[in-house]
Amino acid sequence: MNTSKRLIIRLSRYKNSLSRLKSLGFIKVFSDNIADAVGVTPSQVRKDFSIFGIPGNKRGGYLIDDLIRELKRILCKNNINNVVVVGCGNLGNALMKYERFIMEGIKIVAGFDNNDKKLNEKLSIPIYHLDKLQEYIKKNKIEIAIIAVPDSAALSVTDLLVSAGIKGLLNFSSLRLRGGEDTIIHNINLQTELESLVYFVNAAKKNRRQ
Amino acid sequence: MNTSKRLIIRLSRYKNSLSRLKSLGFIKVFSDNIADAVGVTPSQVRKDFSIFGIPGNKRGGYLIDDLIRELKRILCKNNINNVVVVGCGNLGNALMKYERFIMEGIKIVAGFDNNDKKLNEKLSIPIYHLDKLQEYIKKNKIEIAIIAVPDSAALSVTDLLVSAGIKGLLNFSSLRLRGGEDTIIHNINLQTELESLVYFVNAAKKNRRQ
DNA sequence: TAGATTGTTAATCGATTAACAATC
DNA sequence: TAGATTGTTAATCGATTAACAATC
Repeated sequence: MNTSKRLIIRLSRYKNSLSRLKSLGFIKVFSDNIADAVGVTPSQVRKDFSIFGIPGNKRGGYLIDDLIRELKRILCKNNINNVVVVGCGNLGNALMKYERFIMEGIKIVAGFDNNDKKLNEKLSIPIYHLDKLQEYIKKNKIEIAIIAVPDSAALSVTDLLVSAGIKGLLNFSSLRLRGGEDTIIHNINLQTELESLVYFVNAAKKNRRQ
Repeated sequence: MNTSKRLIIRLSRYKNSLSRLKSLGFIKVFSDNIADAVGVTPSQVRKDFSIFGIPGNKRGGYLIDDLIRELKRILCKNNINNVVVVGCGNLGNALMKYERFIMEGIKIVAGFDNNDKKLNEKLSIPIYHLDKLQEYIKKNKIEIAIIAVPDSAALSVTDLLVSAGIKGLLNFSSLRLRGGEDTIIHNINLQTELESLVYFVNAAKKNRRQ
């Protein structure tokens, strides 16, 4: 099955938009409605659904509850996914408290840091010393981790995580990490994102001037 | 010129990798070196450079200093780009303190929030009340803003920003914002990113079981 | 000169869109 | 039945890669 990252990201967006449409009172929706809500073409919507065998009704569109249920099932939102955060600086801390994760079946169960000051803070989510990282992951069978450490520590932390059994990594350091055979790594580089925005703003400005 | 977002993101990565190679003592590099460092093909590297007319030497590769200078010029890193952050909750706060921005010619000059508690905190970057947002943007000719407000406020804040003259928006709310004619919006949806990672980890697990 | 690398063109690949038959 | 919408196939589009002539 052709499941590119872009496809899965779209599924996630469909789900979110559908929840909004549902709260607006929609019972059924057409590919057209979804397309408008998400900003893609109706063809794309139908194609995406057909890849996963999500059925609609000819002339009747899709039942919104069925759609949401199916999308949640595909995106593994029926069981709770436990996640750890490594690096509890500004960004790591913000991610630990990010409410949207909690809402969506993703539970951040612990943070890890090597700064002793942070270990004793009284938070709803405990922060442990990095020394405890591998033990914790193995004991609690954690599969997913978020990396929010400084670049200088990113590689060694990744090695620790992978050898402890982590299968998926969301990397916020600006080092582009590459996973081995059975490790999936998604990189989010905030600097690069902002940098590309700056480029396009300035490029548009030049255009206007001409 | 065909400047897709992906292309610009690659330029930014080239620049970052080249800085690392330079600190390792490299004077000149070949498209092969860069490709290895960034994780793309050598063809891609040469193609990307040729789109911007960045010259190399047949048989001699590229001079690393020239390359970095050219990339910085293209990415508008010669002048400082002032940026405001709207929404100073956990995430907004972390972004205001993100050192990588500062290092790269991007300067966060102010934060805005509607929570009075935050306004009086003594930080190196001042936080003002949302009431002052439009005035500040106009007075200081700010063109780029980061949105880190709750979803419920995202649309109204965007309207405020655009009508005050903001040209580029980095949006961290989970509402997918779409820009008008002369507003460029890049959306970063942390929930969706983590959700897609969860999908691929679980999909790989199913594969292994079979 | 022989060998290596760029710069560019053509080929390939993958993803999106258009079109339309099936059908409710 | 007429009209509307899905599901799928074929066409299109865009991005990446391979190949190779130019040349240092």
